[in-house]
Formats: sequence, C-alpha cells, structure tokens
Amino acid sequence: MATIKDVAARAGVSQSTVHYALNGKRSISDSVRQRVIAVVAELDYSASALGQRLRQSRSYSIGMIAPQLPTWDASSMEMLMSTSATAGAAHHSMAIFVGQSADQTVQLLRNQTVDGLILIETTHNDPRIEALREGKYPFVLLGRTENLTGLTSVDFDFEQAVFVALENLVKLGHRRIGLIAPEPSTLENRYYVQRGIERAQATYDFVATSVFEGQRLNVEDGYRITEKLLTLEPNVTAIFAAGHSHVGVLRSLYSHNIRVPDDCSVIGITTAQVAEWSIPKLTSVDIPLFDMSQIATKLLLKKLAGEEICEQILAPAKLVTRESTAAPKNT
Amino acid sequence: MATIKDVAARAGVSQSTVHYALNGKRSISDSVRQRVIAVVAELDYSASALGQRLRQSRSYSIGMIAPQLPTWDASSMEMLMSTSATAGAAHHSMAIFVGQSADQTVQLLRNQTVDGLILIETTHNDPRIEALREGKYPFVLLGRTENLTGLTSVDFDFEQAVFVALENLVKLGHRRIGLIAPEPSTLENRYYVQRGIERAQATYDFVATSVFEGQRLNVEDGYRITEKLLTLEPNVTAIFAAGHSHVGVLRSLYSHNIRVPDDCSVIGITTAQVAEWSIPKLTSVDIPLFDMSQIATKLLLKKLAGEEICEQILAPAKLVTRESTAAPKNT
DNA sequence: CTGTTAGCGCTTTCAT
DNA sequence: ATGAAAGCGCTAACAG
Repeated sequence: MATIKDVAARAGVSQSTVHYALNGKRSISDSVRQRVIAVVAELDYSASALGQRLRQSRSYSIGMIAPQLPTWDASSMEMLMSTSATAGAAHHSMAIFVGQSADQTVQLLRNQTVDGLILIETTHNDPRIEALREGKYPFVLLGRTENLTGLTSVDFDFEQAVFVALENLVKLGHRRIGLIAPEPSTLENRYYVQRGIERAQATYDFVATSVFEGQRLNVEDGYRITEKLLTLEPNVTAIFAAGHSHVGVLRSLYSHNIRVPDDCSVIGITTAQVAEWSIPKLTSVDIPLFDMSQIATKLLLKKLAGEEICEQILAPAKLVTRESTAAPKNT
Repeated sequence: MATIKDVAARAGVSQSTVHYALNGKRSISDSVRQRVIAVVAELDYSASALGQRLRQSRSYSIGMIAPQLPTWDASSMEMLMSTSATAGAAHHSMAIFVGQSADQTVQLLRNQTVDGLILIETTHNDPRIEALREGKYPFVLLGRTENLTGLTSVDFDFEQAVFVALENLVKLGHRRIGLIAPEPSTLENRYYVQRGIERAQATYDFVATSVFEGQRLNVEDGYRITEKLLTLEPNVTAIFAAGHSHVGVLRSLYSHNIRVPDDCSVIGITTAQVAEWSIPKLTSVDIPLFDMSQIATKLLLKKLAGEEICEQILAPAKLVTRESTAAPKNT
C-alpha cells in the first residue's frame, strides 16, 4: 500500500503538500495539485485511517451497546440501520457490542475503541450508565429508559401512546376492554404505561379487565395472558397489548376462532414494520424508532464535536389505524 | 489519559518492560511486574487501541456490508448479533455499513477502516465481489448468493429446503398444492428453489398450481399472489411460500376466513424466530442464520490470521413442524 | 505557496 | 531480565 510518503517522493513535494493538496486546507498552486492528484491515482493512494486516527486521537467510530439476549426483532434493525447510516454520513463508522458488562462498556471509551456510545434498552439504575457518567464519557440513551438529569436521551412518549390507544378504542365504541401490560412499577417506561392507563380511565368511561404481569412482554406472554383474560372476561370487545404481546394476543384469538377486528379489536404499540407484519395488520401507536435513532446519533455526533449537550427528547405518539380495529359488533 | 510512557516513568522502568509485563511475552521479574501492575492501577492505564492498531497495521475490526434498503427483519438481527459476538470473542469489533457502492466497499479495506468484510444479500455478478476479488482482500459471503470458485461462502441449501418442504406436504396427504416462488432464473438461489420444486415434482405425485413472480418475495407479494392463486385454484389444500411471502399468504387466507391449517396448510422457509412470530406459528424449513453467520465470521477471522481459506459451506435444511400444517380435511 | 519537523501511543528489534 | 530506539502513517504547528 502506498503511503503519503510515497506520494510525496514520487511527486517531488513534501508530505504536507500532499496532505493539503488532498484536503484543501491551505492554498496549493494548481500545477502542484494536478501533479499530486496524478500521482495519487497512479499509486492508488488512499490515506490510512489508522494513521489519521492515532494522530487525531479519535477513533471516528461510535458504539452501540446492546443488552445480553433480548427479543431481537425487526424494530432493532431500524435502530441499527438508522444509526449506521447517520454515523456514516458524518464519516464515522458504527460498531455493535452485545452483552458487555459495565466495565467492558467503559473500557471501549477508555481505550479509544470508540469515541462515544449509544445505549439501548437501559434499565433503572443501570450500572453502565453510572460508570459512564462518572467518567464523563460522551453517550446518549435511546429508547425505553429511565430519565436521569444531566443525561442526553431520546425516548418515546409511552404515557401518551397508551392514552391515545385507549382513547381510540373508546371512540370506536368499545366499553369492555382488556388491558395487557407489565406490572405497575415506578421504574422505566412501565411507569408511564400505567400512567397512560390511569389517565384514560379518568377521562373515559369503560370497563377495564386488566392483567398486569411481567416486565417486558414478549409474544408468549401475550398468548398466555390472553388465554387468562378470555377466562376472566369472555365479553371483551377490544384488547390493548403492550410490548410485543400483540403477536401472542392475535395468536390466542386465532386459536379460539375469534375474528379480528369483527369479534374483537386489538391495538398495540410498536414500530410500523412490525405492525405491517402481523395478521391482520395491527392498528398501533407507531414508535418512530428510525427517526429517534437518527436524532440520538446526531446528538452524539454533536457531543463528539465538542458541543455541550444535555437534552431529553420525547418522540410524540401517533396512532395509525390498520386492520385490527373496528367498532364493536353490537353497538 | 495515562499512556504507557507515563506508566513506565512512574514505575521507573522502560516502556518495553511495561508492555511485556502487561502482555507476558517475555519473562519479567516478579518484583517489577508487581510494581507495574500497581502503577497501572494507580494511573488507571489502559492501552490505547489507536496506537496498537497503527503499530500493527491492523484495525481489529471487521465490516458487515448490507444492501441498500431490503426488507430488514428479525432474521437480519440474527446475523448481526452472531457476527458481533463471534468477532468480539476474538478481540475484533464489528461495524455495519449500509448501501455502500463497490468503490466505497473496497475503500473500507484499502484505507484500513476494517481488516475484512462479510457480504450479505449479494447478487449475481455483484460488482462489489468483483472489485474485492481483484484486490485480493479478505472477505466472506453470507447467505443467499451465487457460487463462484475461489471465494469463501456460507450458504443455505435452498434446493434441499424446498424439496423437504414439499415432501412434507405430500406425506401429510396433500395433492393439490399452491406454489409461490420467484420467477425461474439461473441466478442466485432462485435457481435452487426451482430445482427443489422440479425434484419434488419428479419424485412425488401432486398437482401444483404455481405462481412464479418477482425476484425476492416480500409480504405484500405473498398477499397479492395468494389472492391470485385462490382464483386460479380455490381447492388447494396447502401452500408453499418462498421468502417472506408466507406472512402475506397467511394474511390473505385470514381475510378469506380460510383456517390454517384446518382448511389449508402453509409451509415456508425462514428463520425460527420469524416462524414463531407468525400467526399461527409457521411450519418451516428453518434457516440456521445464527450458526451460519458464526461460521462465516470464524472463516473470515482465520483468513485475517493468515490462513489460506477457500471453502463453500452449505448449511443443511431441517424441517420444523409448528402450527401451520396438518393433513388435508377430506383425505 | 511550500517545506521541515515533531509527535500521536504503541510494539518490537536490537543491544546489553 | 531489562532498556534504548526505531517507526507504523498521518496531521499540524512552525518556519520560510
């Protein structure tokens, strides 16, 4: 591989001239520039990122820290693609790190493997956050997370999402609604889900049959809880499903030959792509994960550029009606 | 940040002593080692990856090249997680690059941003492959891809997968089967899908109603084609769905209130996770994408370690019966 | 407008 | 068992 030295020698100029000819940060005579360009082409020269990085003490890459083994789904891809593209546009690369301990996470910054981090799926009192905060390292939280002052985060307005979802069901005419959500807690977004439910109940008149179980609801949770719900109150005309439980809800209803939305409406909170893959297509308060990730990445890049940033962004909830909701039959 | 120089000065030894004390590649007296370790702890020293990388002319990171804007789904996550974890275990980080041109792809290797690449979703005569091959850069192909000699690739046995899927339907008693697959072609895995169909037809006795359209079938394709199929032959008792079309197939059947598997069986080829998310759970020939990615990554790492490798690996097809298949009603 | 030079932090050869 | 010194490839301050 040709180095800048080779180019300089071949072109009969100094290294700095080659450098500036290629980066245009100081004026270079046209003749010299032409010559340099020619030699660069001839030797197939390309500046080594390794040399640049050491010299500038910047890795020009950001890390995405993913938890151990969550339910990886299509929505995670949105985050990754969005982050990668946004970082790439700013000449940074994005690396993924799975299941790192707090120590390992900090280590990535300390040894300059990455310049900054985006943390996803963080939990309350996450040891990684505390470790990073102490070291004053640049990082941004993305997605479901506790809200701590002094931190930069991009989150989704779950409280509003839940409220909007229930409001929609009520306005369609539903009065007996099944509620599937994580058990109440003051931690993380579960708190906001409960707040949304409470606000809807205070605002509208409907009978809720609630099953609040677990912390992060997956598909099987949805199935199991729906079976339980149908025993508790077989006459629900609509079900609100938090997390990924909606897939299990739909499967349970399918096995009972309860038609959606004819016999029972289902509404959830998820990303557009996941909603489009469900059967039938799920009416949902869509989480704009792609945009959120882009915002988070841009904030991190700004931090890396030296800007002092401390912002908590809350993406708004917007309902998208698809195929899984309708007015109840006997209205 | 403390550097190795600082540690050496504080411990009253040379840089190389610090280095070897920390890396154990030459004998160090116990007393010196203790002292160095103590100073390292005291100064909170950690070797900068930037310095190491330049010195060793290795970026210690591998790149994953993803195409422009495909249907990103949960199965893609399997590849990323698997690759990231495998690379991480070998002290490499993994970066994702989306929608790079052939030039940009080669550039990543030329300027040492990464040491090697894993290419996914490659197409026939992919310009990126040609560019990389010329430069003799280390890379491995993963997933659906053409088979070119001299290259290292990890692929799935689609022909066998299709055969096994159809065989399963026939053995369940199905004789009128709907076939949804990409249009015939000598290119890529589409070729193998057709080969599998032909082999099944030569081996078993069943009436196929085929709709071969498009190149990579997505959810909407599946929906549209199923609607067409039901017009062509309303009496199919089972449907084979290639690619991601099975989701559309199930949705179409749902809208017609055709019960799965009671009125019609559905079988597909996808990853376990995607199959588990469908309604009902899809009987499928599972693509072991997690394992395949791990193998691909290990092969790449071996290449980076200097081994001469040229291997085409084909992951075997294994059918997993879930909820979407059963014997036909009026057998 | 161009050249000289120092040095980023590390690894490794050579010397003792 | 340890130290001195070179140098990976680049950028940028300084000098002209």
